[in-house]
Amino acid sequence: MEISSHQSHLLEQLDEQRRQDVFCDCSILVEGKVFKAHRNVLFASSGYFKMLLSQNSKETSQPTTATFQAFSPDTFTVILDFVYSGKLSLTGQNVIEVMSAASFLQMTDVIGVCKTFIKSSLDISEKEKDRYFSLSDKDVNSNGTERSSFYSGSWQEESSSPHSHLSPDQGAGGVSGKSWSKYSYHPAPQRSTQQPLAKHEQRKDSIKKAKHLRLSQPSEVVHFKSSKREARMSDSPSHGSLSEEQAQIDAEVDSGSAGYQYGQGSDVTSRSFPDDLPRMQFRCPYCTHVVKRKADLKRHLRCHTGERPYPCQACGKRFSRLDHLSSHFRTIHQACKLICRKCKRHVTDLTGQVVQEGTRRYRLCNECLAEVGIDSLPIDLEAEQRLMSPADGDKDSRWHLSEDENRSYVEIVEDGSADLVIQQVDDSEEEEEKEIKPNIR
DNA sequence: CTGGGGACGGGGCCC
DNA sequence: GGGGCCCCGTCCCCA
Repeated sequence: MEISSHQSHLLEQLDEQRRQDVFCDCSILVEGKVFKAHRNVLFASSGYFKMLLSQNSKETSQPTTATFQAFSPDTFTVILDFVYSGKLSLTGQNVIEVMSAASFLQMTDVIGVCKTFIKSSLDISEKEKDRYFSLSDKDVNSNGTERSSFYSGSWQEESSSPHSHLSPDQGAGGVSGKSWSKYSYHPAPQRSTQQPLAKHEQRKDSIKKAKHLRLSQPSEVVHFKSSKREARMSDSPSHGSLSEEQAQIDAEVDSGSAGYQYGQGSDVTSRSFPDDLPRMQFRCPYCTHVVKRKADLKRHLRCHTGERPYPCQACGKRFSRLDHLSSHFRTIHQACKLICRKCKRHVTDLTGQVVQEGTRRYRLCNECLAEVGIDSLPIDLEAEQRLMSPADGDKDSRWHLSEDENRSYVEIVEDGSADLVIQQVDDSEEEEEKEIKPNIR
């Protein structure tokens, strides 16, 4: 005999207890705001809390406190409401931050829903249906990847696992949450400054955050409409053009049915903008950006989703665009610039040499080379090139690694047809930090 | 404080 | 239509 409503009723009771602060044995501090919750529920819902509470399991008599600065209280409210209700209140404005928070908290199902939300918003045929999303009450345990999710809307759950840049970092067990993976999609305050790219990624996140604040507001926002609106207004960038865009968005939101429609974000538009814009344009669903080609929109959307499908085979850094990866590879790893890095003079193969320092390569003129000494020795690119690809002499310097170094690089030098191996990877594979010794010989 | 370097987004063009 | 390449502008870090 099974009573189907038992689970939902139980969850409702727990939610009621949470809201009345009954039996709450865990406090979560998010940017100064305190959330009360039950350890058992958090443990069952979040990989992060599971790890955290496991470590504190011996002190069950003491209430547990966790502090977050990685996301806003509003975002955590969405997360916590989902934990206690199975319903995830996503909007075009909060989806990125919710996804980021879910990534931090290792809530796989929430990440999946956010991804689907974003992808669906790009799908013209689904656009009018994505105003509100909720997981069924049957799927409270968002930490269990083996369980399928059910949506109240017309969505189909993706069977694929979340991409790694959205997947929870395995080391995010600390309360302070400082161990984010290098190329993960994560909020800025969680970055570790020990990582070489952390600072840059952080500022990119700040840029992203600013852009996210400009995400279009669905006309049927379910939660946090006023607060988000205020946040948008208060956090609006001081930059003039952004303010103008914001004003435009606000005007469009306020104009109701005739204004900006979230669901038609990526649609081809020929009428929505009153400006003298040409016909056949593609509008970004998350900002006011308009492009002429669908491919350009696809490219542009990566700056909203944080997707970086192009990893550098030499240093592991990931890029959102292939041409940026190519540029990075040429600049950093191929020493394509015929300029002495020290004295800035123009050098040729006769007047200078390519120097390898770790994974980086650059050129030094012979004079500066003599001053440098043995710390970085020149590379005979010509000999190297002849050695590695005798039939392909018209290429520039090759990426070269000794056999002692990481084997994954070997495939690069084995491929004589190209300097840079373009490998569009599934983000589910985690890149490991590779330390490469300077090429001293 | 300033200039250089690198990353990155946007746009245009070619294939 | 999409991918690749190039150029430009902007931002930020760092010396």
